[in-house]
Amino acid sequence: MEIAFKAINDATRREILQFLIQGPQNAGQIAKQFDMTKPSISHHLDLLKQAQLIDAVKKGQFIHYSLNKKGFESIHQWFLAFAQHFEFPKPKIRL
Amino acid sequence: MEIAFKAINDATRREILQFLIQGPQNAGQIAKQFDMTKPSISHHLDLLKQAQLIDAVKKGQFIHYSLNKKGFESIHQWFLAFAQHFEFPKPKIRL
DNA sequence: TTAATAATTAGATATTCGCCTAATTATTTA
DNA sequence: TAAATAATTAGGCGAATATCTAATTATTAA
Repeated sequence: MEIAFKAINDATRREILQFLIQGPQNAGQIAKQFDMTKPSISHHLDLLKQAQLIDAVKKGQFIHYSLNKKGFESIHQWFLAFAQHFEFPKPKIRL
Repeated sequence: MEIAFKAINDATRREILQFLIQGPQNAGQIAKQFDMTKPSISHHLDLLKQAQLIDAVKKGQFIHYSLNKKGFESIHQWFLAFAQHFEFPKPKIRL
């Protein structure tokens, strides 16, 4: 969990996560989105992977990155205690 | 929002937030919980306040700190995009 | 099998972060 | 008013972070 908080404490990494909402992308496609070198992006991807916020699957010479539910769940878990404390409003009817 | 992510990326600050679930506490009471000097705790409280995760109200020579919904909401907001992507399961009936 | 492509790993550097001690400000009590 | 208490602000230092260039690994194509 520790590392998930660290992972999302960086604007570039948060933007990578946002970008991956569109669907899986390889490292090159991700790097193209940013004004930053590929090694730097590679480092960010590694950290996001450690935090289980993304998955990596090698397909030939490409590596496809996609969002991983696990990391998000671990952070969500932390929030629950506070959500309860504040009793965040919930809709009365499920949409 | 930027600063809220920074604020929760530190074990001590997260523990301070947890501690405040019990209710408002002054700086001295908070500092007593940790094996750390008061100035260090004061610094952490300042950052949490900047992130609107806590509120500070001065009462005489004491300052009472309490949780502030705003900071949590701003982080929660960020999560919604991903929650939608994963379609986190919701109960069909409101409890 | 050589060259090109995709991506990572390694190493260096400037900046940010978290902690400490010392000093300061503000409030209360003797 | 002087002393004590609560808390912050200031300044310094070592560790961690983000970025870059250069080098390496792995895969595909000529």
